[in-house]
Amino acid sequence: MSETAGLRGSAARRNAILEAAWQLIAERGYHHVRVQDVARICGTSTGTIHYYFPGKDDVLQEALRYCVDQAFERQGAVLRQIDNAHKRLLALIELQLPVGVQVRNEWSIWLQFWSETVLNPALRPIHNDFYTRWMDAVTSIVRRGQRQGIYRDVDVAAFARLLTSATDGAAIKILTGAPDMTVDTMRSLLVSIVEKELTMTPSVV
Amino acid sequence: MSETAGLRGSAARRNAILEAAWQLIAERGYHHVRVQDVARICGTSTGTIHYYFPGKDDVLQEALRYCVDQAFERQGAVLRQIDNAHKRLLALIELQLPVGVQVRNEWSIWLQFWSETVLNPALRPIHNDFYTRWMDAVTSIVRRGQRQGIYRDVDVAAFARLLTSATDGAAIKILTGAPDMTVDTMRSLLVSIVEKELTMTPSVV
DNA sequence: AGTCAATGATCGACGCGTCAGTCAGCCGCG
DNA sequence: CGCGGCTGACTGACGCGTCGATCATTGACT
Repeated sequence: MSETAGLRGSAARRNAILEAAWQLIAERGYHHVRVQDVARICGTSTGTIHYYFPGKDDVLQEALRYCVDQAFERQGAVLRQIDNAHKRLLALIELQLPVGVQVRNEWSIWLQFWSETVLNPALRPIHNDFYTRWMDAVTSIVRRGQRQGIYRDVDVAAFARLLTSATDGAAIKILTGAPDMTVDTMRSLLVSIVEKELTMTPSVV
Repeated sequence: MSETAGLRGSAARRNAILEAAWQLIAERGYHHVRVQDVARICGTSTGTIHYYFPGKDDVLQEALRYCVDQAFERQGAVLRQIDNAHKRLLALIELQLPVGVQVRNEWSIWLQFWSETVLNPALRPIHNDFYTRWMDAVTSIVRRGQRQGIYRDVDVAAFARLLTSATDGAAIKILTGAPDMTVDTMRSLLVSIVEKELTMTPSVV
């Protein structure tokens, strides 16, 4: 018996397909990915792709999930080891800066997922699932900071909305190559939001 | 002689094509728009579309420009009539809230344009052109407010980065149907940024 | 151990729908 | 008649999904 029910073939090959798929989506864009391309990268055939997934859209949708789950898990593993809430929040910000191919590709996926979700409301539940996980991560860190007595007693949800909105907005500017936004600028933008809103002594300049 | 050189056919029909094209892009997404669809809405044929534009991509790219130019012009017309810088900035925020089909569709275009720009660096100049116009609009209003003595002497560029990032981020949440962001929430988020950063007396709660 | 199905996994060529772009000709007006 | 504007049937490419064939592995039975 296979451990997970209803999945044909080997889990290793299945993951290889998803891995190849999301990388391709990130680099070329959802609509420019060919089943043939995924197959070529995996060193397999188009027939095999369809053996594991009913259709192209299924491959790509599962690839999205795969990518997001991976990213969350990676972040979680790092953040759990940091006890101080403020340091943990700064670490979260750091992990989300689009530096390196991996994180940039993940942001590329996000941008595309937004567009697709706007046009196809059927994707909203999936999107909201991911999004809620992110919001929860932020709010739980802030509450921890409040319990630790290092953060002010602000409206946690409102703060999370601000921080996540600014994060998305800043990431867009970097990814699209806006001239006035760099990774350093993004970091200081987000850190200063944290300081202004949460820190006990509003940074005296 | 036609007023603008090198353009075949009537300007009216040309605009009708662009108008139909950008609406379709906003509603269905760039990659789901068929030349046939644009033609049908204009009450014309696919041949005519290709009579006015060399290829599909040219139609869609020009449609994007058309949409953005229109939006800027509409905003400018309203904003120029408001003398007080603070009221003008609030009006700009109001005009950018995704209420109504028109503005929602314009945001839909933006989201798609971001994705496409990330994947295809050739679009960056066009994107940056639009983006710079928006940044300039914000910075000039803030400087006006500083001259009028109603805004503090903050780093104008940094403020513009913050406000525009938050605007983009909030709009994404609304368009994608995130549960915790409504038009009202977005307005208060942006207005409170303006108050906290620019207003002389940091709102005493 | 050796034989032999049976089942699972993989391959790759082909069918068929879709769609951008073309082209030969039509229409109406000056 | 001549020309600018327009038509829409047609073509050719492209890419998804299918399907019969092939290879590998397993496990039952002798």
